[in-house]
Amino acid sequence: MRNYQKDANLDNRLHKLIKFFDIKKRITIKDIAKALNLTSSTVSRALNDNSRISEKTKQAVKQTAKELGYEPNYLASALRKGKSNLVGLIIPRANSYFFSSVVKAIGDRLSIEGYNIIITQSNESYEKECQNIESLLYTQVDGIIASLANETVDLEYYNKIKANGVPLVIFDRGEDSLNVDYIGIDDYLSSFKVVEHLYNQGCRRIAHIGGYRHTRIYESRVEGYIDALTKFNLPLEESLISESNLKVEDGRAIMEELLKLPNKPDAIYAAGDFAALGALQVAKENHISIPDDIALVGFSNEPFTSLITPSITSIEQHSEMIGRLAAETFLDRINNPDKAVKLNKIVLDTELIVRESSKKLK
Amino acid sequence: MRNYQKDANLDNRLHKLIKFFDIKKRITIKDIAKALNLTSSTVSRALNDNSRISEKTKQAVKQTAKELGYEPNYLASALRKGKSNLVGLIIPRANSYFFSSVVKAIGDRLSIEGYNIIITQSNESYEKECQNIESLLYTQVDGIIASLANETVDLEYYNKIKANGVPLVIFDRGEDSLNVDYIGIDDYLSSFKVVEHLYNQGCRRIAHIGGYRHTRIYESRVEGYIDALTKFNLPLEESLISESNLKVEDGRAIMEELLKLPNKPDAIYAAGDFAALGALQVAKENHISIPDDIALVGFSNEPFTSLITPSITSIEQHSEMIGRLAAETFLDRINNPDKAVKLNKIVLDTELIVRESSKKLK
DNA sequence: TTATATTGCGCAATCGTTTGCGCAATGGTT
DNA sequence: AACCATTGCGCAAACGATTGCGCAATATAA
Repeated sequence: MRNYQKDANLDNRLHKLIKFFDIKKRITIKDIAKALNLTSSTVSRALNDNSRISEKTKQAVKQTAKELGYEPNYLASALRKGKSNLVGLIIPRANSYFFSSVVKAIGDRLSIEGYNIIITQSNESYEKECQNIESLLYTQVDGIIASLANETVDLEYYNKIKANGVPLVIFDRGEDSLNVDYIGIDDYLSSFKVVEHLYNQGCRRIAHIGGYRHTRIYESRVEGYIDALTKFNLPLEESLISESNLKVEDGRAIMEELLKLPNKPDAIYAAGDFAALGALQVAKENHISIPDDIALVGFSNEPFTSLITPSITSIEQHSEMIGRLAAETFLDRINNPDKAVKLNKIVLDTELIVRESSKKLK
Repeated sequence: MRNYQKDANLDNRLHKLIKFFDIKKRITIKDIAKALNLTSSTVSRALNDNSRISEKTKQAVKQTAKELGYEPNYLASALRKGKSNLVGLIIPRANSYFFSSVVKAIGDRLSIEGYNIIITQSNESYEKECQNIESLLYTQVDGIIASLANETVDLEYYNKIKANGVPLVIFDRGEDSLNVDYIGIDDYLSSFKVVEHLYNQGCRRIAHIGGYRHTRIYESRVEGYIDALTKFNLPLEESLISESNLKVEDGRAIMEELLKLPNKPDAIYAAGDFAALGALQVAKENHISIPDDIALVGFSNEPFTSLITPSITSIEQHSEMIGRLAAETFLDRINNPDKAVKLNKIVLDTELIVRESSKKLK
């Protein structure tokens, strides 16, 4: 009796305190259970539409859940079920058109299935990328979708993901050596198409402003370029090929070198639009007409390529589709964990968008 | 004895099974505890550098943690501590320059403090925005940073966030009515500066291609425009003001209307760069010289504004700083939950970037 | 009518960490 | 020597939801 009195007193004071500080008590399934004289098991099953619960009880549970303002705690659920409904995303940076388009597509697709995405940026740093992987694994993500940093060569950390049984999907930048699902484009063929187009426009000395060849996609682009030159019997010269970060400044610097050549190129194919832009700027400054003196083609179909004058011919990578397919590849893995044998290697066709910068023939 | 025998047997078979399927057993603090003949309490404290644990024990714990390949489970920790180290982000869409820049900045800033960010997109839909809020709250995020969808007028859902005691920071698009921390720019003053600049360039009939005025930022821009006109004794005419979504097509359509006017404007100030671009396109098509016939100014300083010809004068919003400040405002709230009284309303200065499209005077 | 399914729900363990409290051993103070 | 403070660690209960198992009560079949 004494004890009861004390408890009631305590309860009373607690309530006053709660009211005073306007603390909103979290409503849990236990509260719903108490209100209906049930157990939390039943409430949980009712909310999850378990077949062993009567329709009547389900209604009652859902009703009072609403009345009490119940809000589920996904963390608790995730801990128990071993499934967080979170997908980790690792990208070099968020503020580029390509990556942000992919992010948008992945987000849109996965939100339909009830997943949220955690976005992390490597800023092209290998170290940061490793930190991101750890952080995502510790957060118990159900999968990771990643595009590798430029720096990343060692892939031990990515094996860690697989070792944890977490599905991994790589897009765009990725190594074949890594035995995982991959979504990308046919860089080799795209390059080939570019050169073919330039050849058809009458160009015979085609320079290539390339990315660093230790990255597979840029290596493939160089190979496509070289093979196409060979096919069309065009000169393949050291001085016409370069490697860089493909920024605007890089394009500018390389273009300046090219213009110093005794035997100037009549076309420039840059493996990135920003480098192409740099080249265009230098051409303009030197009163060299694009495309009449030199034709120009970029890569990625950045929005600005269609807006500037002259508009720049480029390669459309279908970034939104890459994102959607990456998301769906992950979903496929999650929904069929058994058929873990066959890898998905999706290589998308690209589209050559011909614009003013390479239209020599009207 | 019998029992023990049975258990050992079971254990044995389980181990074989594990080995067979190559299942990696999750290492928990319990395993570390068992290995060192400690309890999980001690292990937990040791890993968290609790002062009540001897240095010797800490070393031992950390050592075997590494040896066993221990990986913490943030979900469990979050559940117990009531802190997830996750921050929710709600933006209209990820693939715009402004928002992706903000995302990048927020991500970079918060990752330093050990937070991960969950990104959700409203796609300008009020309904989706509400779903996002719910989803984020259920995921137990420690805070939410949001920019409202165009559609969003009713803010009841945002009050739900505050009711849950979750810090909320709004940036860019937000209502004053909502009593929360806010980071944005001075839209009124920016508009004023634009008109002032155009006036100084000799323009006397200035049209405004505006956004929908039910969104505060666009309303403020209109007000700044009007007040500046008044100050400089310029004509304020219905026909010179419009409302739209500020897309390229909108800019085009409105420009065509403006060109039909008997008394054409000599300057156009668009509240968005894409609308400005549309106007520019139409002007070019009609052989109207920008800036000689009509001066043009946009808003947002999208990357393309500096790349096209003529380059477009615009307003730089410092998106990266907005992101950083939004992140820091959140951190401030989290670290000082007590001083919940004073709201942060940060209004950043913008910068008028004068380019070719509005340079009448050399 | 008896045997067997099915339905409806509760018990209690569990996911992996954290943390208030308690207890013993040691150290330091008068 | 008696007393208190500190140090080092364990006990056990949380956090909130899920789930295998078990036990009645009812429904169905034989």
